[in-house]
Amino acid sequence: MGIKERKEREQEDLRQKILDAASEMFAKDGYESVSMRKIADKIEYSPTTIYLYFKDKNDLLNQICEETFKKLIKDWQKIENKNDDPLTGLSKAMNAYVEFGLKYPNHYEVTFTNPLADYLGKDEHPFEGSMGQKAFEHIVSQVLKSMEAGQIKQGDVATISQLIWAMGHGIVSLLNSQKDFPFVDKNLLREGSIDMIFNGIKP
Amino acid sequence: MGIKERKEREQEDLRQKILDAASEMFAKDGYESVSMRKIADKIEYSPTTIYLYFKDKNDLLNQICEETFKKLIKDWQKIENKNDDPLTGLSKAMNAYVEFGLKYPNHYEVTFTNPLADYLGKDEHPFEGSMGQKAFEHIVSQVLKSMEAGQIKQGDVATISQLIWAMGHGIVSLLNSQKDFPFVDKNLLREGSIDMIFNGIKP
DNA sequence: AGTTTTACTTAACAGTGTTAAGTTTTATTT
DNA sequence: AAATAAAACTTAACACTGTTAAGTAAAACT
Repeated sequence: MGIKERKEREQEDLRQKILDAASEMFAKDGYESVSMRKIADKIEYSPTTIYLYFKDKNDLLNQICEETFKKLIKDWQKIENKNDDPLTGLSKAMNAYVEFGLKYPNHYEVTFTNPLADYLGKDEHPFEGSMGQKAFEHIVSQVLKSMEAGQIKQGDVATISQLIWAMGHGIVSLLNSQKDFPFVDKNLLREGSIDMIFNGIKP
Repeated sequence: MGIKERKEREQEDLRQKILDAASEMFAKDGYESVSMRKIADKIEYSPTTIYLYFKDKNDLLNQICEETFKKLIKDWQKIENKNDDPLTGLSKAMNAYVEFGLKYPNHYEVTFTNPLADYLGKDEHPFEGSMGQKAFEHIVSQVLKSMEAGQIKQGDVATISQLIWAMGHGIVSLLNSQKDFPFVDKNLLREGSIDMIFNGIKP
């Protein structure tokens, strides 16, 4: 019974082909500028075929984001495996986060600065169980370890983690969206933000 | 020759009528969800009339944002007139910024987290001369004063100002866009962010 | 009263996401 | 091998979008 297996393989191939095409186009031109018809053109299928593999355009985007965030988590796991002290690990993770956000600006944008209207009136909770959640939990565990090691001052782990996230997100979001603002050097901001955070929470 | 004056007044009235209707609708439902036809319906004119007063939908939005940001600047001027010491003034300004961003989430979003694709390939510099720029310059001057007063450590004023902005923006942007994330109390985050910044830059 | 200017509208274009219905291809059964 | 059933994919259409060119009605000026 190899036919079923082959069919599943072919389906998965096409699914991935759609994801790859869409991912490339979203990253290049942004979510709004890429239409389902353009994606269909690229993969040489009719537009409706995409709907056999993805619920709608937003679902397609979400699945791309999940894939993209797996990369961030992978980066972070590499860092964790180096077994630095907790605070160094946290610092490196923050660095990687900002670099990640600047490397995939469109994916970052659609995941972390979703148009508000998308969720108005819906009672879904797309964050729960998502890669984004998994990523955030990584920060939480690093903060907890740093606190237990006495490297940062005692306090509410959730609050501190969220503040760290906000700082990183602020840098990424501003640099990515305010293209015409005369920012100082990116690296200066990235390093400065980490300095500011860690000066702010040292014991 | 009062006819010309009356006509100008009528034009300005209609312009404001459009701005008011659009502003209300954008704030309520978000930019993407509000179409030119819906705005036209509301003011009981044909859709094309709007184009006699505004270049396009984005221009309409930008002018609304300018109006909205005037309110922030007003808030900040009130604070400045209280003549606190510079650091207290800066702290209050940050507070007002975050509160402002949470009060006008849709206006904030479209101004500060503009879709990237909008600016790809354009060589406009909409920030220059905008209310947003004026607002940022307020922060810069407060940072400078605080530094001169020895209330924060010496350093690059632009960098520090941008980091402060990034922190504030991070809080606002996350709270506004990640509706499903279990944030700690808003006020805790707002106050925590200010604490973190000022601990991070004290002398 | 006739002409020009201003203010506004109608109709249309080219595009969007999405769905229902139809067709072609593939696999299973007789 | 031919008929049937199922899967994969496409065509055509709906209801919308921002925007523009062309046309009309109202107001102002001569």
